[in-house]
Amino acid sequence: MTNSVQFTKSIRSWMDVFMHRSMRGWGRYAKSTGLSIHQVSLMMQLNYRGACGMSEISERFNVTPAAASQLVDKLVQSGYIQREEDPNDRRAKLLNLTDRGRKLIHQGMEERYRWVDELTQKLTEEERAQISEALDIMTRVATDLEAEPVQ
Amino acid sequence: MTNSVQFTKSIRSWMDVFMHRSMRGWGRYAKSTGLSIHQVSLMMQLNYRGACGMSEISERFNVTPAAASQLVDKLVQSGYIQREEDPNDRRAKLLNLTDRGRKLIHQGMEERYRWVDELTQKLTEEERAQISEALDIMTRVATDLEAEPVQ
DNA sequence: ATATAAATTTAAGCCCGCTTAACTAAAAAG
DNA sequence: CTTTTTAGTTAAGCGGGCTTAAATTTATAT
Repeated sequence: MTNSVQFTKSIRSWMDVFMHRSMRGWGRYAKSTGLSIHQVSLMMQLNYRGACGMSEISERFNVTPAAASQLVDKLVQSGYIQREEDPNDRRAKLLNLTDRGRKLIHQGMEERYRWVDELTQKLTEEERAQISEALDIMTRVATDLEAEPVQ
Repeated sequence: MTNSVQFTKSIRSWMDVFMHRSMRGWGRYAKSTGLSIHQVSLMMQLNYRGACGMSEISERFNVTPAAASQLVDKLVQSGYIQREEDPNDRRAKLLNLTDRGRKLIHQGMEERYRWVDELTQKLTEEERAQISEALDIMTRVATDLEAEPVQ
């Protein structure tokens, strides 16, 4: 029991530091691309989850289909994503990152990784091994959690 | 060397999962409060770093002083933050969270913590202990890193 | 076959946040 | 003590993103 409390404390402290830092970097990055937050988020989601349709966009971002359409339009015009007909339903569209889009978001990720690389350098070999193991466990559990529940 | 590569891989995987999840939650929360992203960010920074002046706001968010003033205005009118004269410089203002504001952002944090609590329940006692230790190391190093460098 | 529903787009208009410009007040510099 | 610089506010106007409303095309239901 007390172990669980300690754990909660540790992870919350880490979240606070990590979030605080990441959010700053992320906001700056979004601004540097000249794209809106939703546009960057959309591209990240395409990268993370793969292709999706228009209606999914409007649900995820909680905007009207019209707004989603306009959002996507600009990314298509900038050559970051590609909008093609869904072969299974010709009313629907399938959105995908282009090479250009993929490159852009990977750059953004690199930027965020940089901070962590600095962190890495401050650790001893033993600490790295220990943390690496710990994070792998968390990633596995988190991924499972993401997959299983309906919501 | 190879150990460092493994570490980098582990932490990046974790970041991806964590960021993806956190960003969603954070965006929803910001929307649910009816406040803009900048407004929520501002309150979080006040909570995290403590009081600050107007000019700091406009620098951090990269907006004009005019914009900062308007941003703050709405939060003051909603009773989330308090704007008082700086006793050391009567031109300047000191911004602080009110109890109401503090409560709001703590609620938001709780919401984000909830996911992690789910995670916690999926872990064994040993795993928790191990992860807890690992995260404490990272938090310490990250905090040091935040403090020392000029930029 | 016809009617209805679903997926998306286009156009018009609104709102909100940002900027520029002009202003007030206090501190620092000369 | 005047001048300049610094901190912040106020007002007017612009632009971007979102919404509603209407149209288009394809799928589904009766």
